[in-house]
Amino acid sequence: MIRIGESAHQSQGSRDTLRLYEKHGLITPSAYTNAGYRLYAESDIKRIGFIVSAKKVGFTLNEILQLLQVKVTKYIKSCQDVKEFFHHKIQLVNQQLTETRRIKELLETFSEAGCGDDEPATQCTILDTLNR
Amino acid sequence: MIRIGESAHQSQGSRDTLRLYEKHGLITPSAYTNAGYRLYAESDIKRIGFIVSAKKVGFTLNEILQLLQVKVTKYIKSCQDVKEFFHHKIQLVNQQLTETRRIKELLETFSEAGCGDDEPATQCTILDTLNR
DNA sequence: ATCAACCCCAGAGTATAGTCCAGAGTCAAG
DNA sequence: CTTGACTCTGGACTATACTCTGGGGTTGAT
Repeated sequence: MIRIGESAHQSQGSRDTLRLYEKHGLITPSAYTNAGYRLYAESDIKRIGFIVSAKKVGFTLNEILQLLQVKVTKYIKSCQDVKEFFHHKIQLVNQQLTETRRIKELLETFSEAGCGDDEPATQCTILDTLNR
Repeated sequence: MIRIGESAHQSQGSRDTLRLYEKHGLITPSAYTNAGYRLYAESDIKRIGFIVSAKKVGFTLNEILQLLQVKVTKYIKSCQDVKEFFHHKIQLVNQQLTETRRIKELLETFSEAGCGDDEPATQCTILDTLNR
């Protein structure tokens, strides 16, 4: 069980961020000391890791909360519904993948176009690629 | 040449968003009517498309501005520098790709775990996957 | 010429996700 | 038992990216 400082360090975030996630219901430390210090277990760290990853992919904190606590709403009633919910999210991630690959290709095109290596950058017309 | 409404419609955004991007120097309509109406050409639409895509991938408006107008700074002087600048961005996008694939796999794991299709969703323990 | 649909700008308001701060308490090594 | 590093809370502050409002001008088909 580690305290918030070490936990924040491991997840490359800040103490404040962890406390914010807790306030939003995304995480709950496995334990607290008598004095109220947060104590994080391995599973907490994994959960935080998931949150950090999901954020990088563009999910908002609310969406991540949805993912972490699939809420039983009038739209989600059975396990089949849950599977569909995740299926929908996976589709979003797939679109994201496509988009990311597209941008990557564009950037590579830009990077490979342009002028000779030693010419001053003011001569670079790389971005014209977009308009051609 | 189309006006802002149609342009916003094509790029799946709002008029306000396009005007905001213009204020931030990301786009400049190819022309204006005498009355000051913005007129967008094909190349403008492509540029907006790039911005929208780059945003989806997680670039901020400022980063996108950097991409669109590779500024000649004390760090970027030659075309070689420009290539390196883009190379750096491509690395970021590659990390993004890795992260996105990871999340996709996680979501697929969640989606495939869980209970029988017709059981009530309250029985679903999909998210426990993360902690096992 | 009229009128619905469109556009202008400036400024205010909103949502999201932090980040910082102050004053106070806790902990463990020496 | 002191000291320095760490933690607590609540509230204020910031950055980013919209989004809305209002009062007014423009367009183009009829």
